[in-house]
Amino acid sequence: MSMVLSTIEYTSAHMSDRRSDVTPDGPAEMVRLATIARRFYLDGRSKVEIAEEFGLSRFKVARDLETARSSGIVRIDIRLPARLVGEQSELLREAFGLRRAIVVDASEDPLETRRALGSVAARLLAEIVRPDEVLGLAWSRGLQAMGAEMVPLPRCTVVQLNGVLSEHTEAGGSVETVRRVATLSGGPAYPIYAPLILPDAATAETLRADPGIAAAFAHFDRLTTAVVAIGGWDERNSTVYQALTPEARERYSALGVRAEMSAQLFDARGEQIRTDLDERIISVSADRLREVPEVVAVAGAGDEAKARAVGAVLRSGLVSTLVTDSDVAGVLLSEAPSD
Amino acid sequence: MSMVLSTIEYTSAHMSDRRSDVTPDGPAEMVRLATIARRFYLDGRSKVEIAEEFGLSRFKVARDLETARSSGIVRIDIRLPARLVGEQSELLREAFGLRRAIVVDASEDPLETRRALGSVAARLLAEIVRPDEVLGLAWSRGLQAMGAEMVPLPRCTVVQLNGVLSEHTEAGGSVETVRRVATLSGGPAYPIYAPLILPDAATAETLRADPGIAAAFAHFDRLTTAVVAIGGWDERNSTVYQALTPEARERYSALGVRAEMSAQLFDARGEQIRTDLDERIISVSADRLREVPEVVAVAGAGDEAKARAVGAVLRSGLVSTLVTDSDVAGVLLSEAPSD
DNA sequence: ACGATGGTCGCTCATATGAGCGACCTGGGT
DNA sequence: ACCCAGGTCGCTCATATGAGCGACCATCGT
Repeated sequence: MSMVLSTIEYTSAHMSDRRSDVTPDGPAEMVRLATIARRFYLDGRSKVEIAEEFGLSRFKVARDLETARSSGIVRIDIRLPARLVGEQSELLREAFGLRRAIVVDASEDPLETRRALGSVAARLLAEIVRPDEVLGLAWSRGLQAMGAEMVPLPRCTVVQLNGVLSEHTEAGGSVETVRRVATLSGGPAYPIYAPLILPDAATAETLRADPGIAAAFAHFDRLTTAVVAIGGWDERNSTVYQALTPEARERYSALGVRAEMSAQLFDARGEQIRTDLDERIISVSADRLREVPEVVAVAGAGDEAKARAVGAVLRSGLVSTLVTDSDVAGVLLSEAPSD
Repeated sequence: MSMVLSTIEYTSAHMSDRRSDVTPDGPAEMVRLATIARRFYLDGRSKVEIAEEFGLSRFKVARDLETARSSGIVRIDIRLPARLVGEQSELLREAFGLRRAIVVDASEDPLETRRALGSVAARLLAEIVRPDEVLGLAWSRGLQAMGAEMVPLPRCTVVQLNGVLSEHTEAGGSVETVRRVATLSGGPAYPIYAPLILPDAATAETLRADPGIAAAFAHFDRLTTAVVAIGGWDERNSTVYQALTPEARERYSALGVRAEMSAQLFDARGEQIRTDLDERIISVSADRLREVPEVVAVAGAGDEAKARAVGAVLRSGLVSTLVTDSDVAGVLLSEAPSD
């Protein structure tokens, strides 16, 4: 694992509740406390053993260790590889009732943040995917980064979850990602060669009958893990929004859309907003996703609107695992500690 | 206490004995371990509670914490105020069978080191001296520094342990130190206005009869705490050596002298070397000191010869508490882990 | 397909530990 | 000299924890 360097991110400063900073009186006492603390925390001796060694009662040893903790002689840090932020992860997990939340330290550079998200998401997949699973991949710039950072995976079936947005195909869209992941896993790939959004429902219907596309769709009800992206609802935070006509944008906005996931729309409370758009897309449906045991959302590298979009989709209950960055996490945690 | 800033000096890196660096596989696992570790080490929950919260067995929690420790997610440092070196203190204490050892970080500048030693020794006295004790003070540049750094002390009797060396009185010799400490403690002072070394035994004998000097000597058998210095046996490391004639130096050197304490001489094994010098000095005797419950030696800010001198005196068993610097400690610990 | 092998799991039982308590010092204030 | 307040100590007893073990499970070579 290449996530090497570490940072302190949380310190024992609390827990000074019960016995607030007792400072030992002099150097001899400090050295004595340090010695006992070393025996206990570093050498792994029991308090009873230490008590015998120093001719103290075990209670005294316990109190000494307590004093050493609260006076700062003993310092306990919970660190994580530099890019991971443990505390926000936990708070986020609890606040939104997620199975897992993984927060990556946001970089100044959004591209760098997106790369970090992709890298962590890739390793997460390697960690949670079991052999012979059916893995579904949606598309976003973030998931594209995940494809680039992909690491070897257990053998599994890889299915594309939705069509592509033409203006982004050059950079290597979801089709390439699906192929790449399948290659790294050694399993079959089911890409979807079709646009995400079509002019009308009929065309979409027709395309779904295409043998290749149907083959992908056929796997949707056997998905065990799905990786999806969350888009906002404005020019900057959503590739779907960008792809719509001004008229369509306006029409959907009027319904209170805040977030988009695989071209399906959600309001601030996480309720899905059904529109004609739903008929015009080539994508796994949100309802279908709801049946997938593990839905990983990768979303970050955006502004506050993006963060609120993430919150909206989380409230839908569709997502079991979130991978995001510390900026988004900060907004989510400050806004509404809901749920 | 003004010893504020802290440094890391020892880390949990060991204890990787039983379960050598197990690295958790992926980001999700790392975040999970960090969460559990935070609950346990920082929030003070029991393993049983944590097991219930996360739906694990308490054994699993214990193993997780073990993994978090050995993988470096949990880091425990034993720190001490920057100037104190805990590990050497402990090793020194054990190696020489001392009641206490306090090692001060050596500075580049010997004067600064001496000041630090003095400061720590002063605080040590404040810590260990009980009201109404009889406190004896010898003389050295180190103890002079202690006088300068002296902090308020419980009320006690302060007795000078030996005469002064004329060439050093200008700087404020032991007489001033005794007076200063007595003032800070609010107790009586018994200074000795006499030279440490006299030309012959008769003169020394006569001086001991002087009422002021006799008053000080009268307290020697009631001493409860004595603070002494340790000198080497060469031009650089001993003010006593400096005070002797070349002939005397040569004569004593031939007997294997390695260390000097209050003008009493010791060989490398810590055996006292009796000479005519013993009769020519105005000082508490080493034998008398042996009866004192607490003998604190303050010695440092010197070279390897000085360190060996300290080792010699420690081997005599006269000293119960040592205050020294990390350079001296390093030499002592590398040379002979004796005793 | 099969057995060997290394790893993980949760159990039992002996031990270590924490919470709370009364006994005992200790340092002022009257 | 006395007493009170605050602090420290080590006790009891209920609980948490560790060591060691067999059951189970996955992975691999044949």
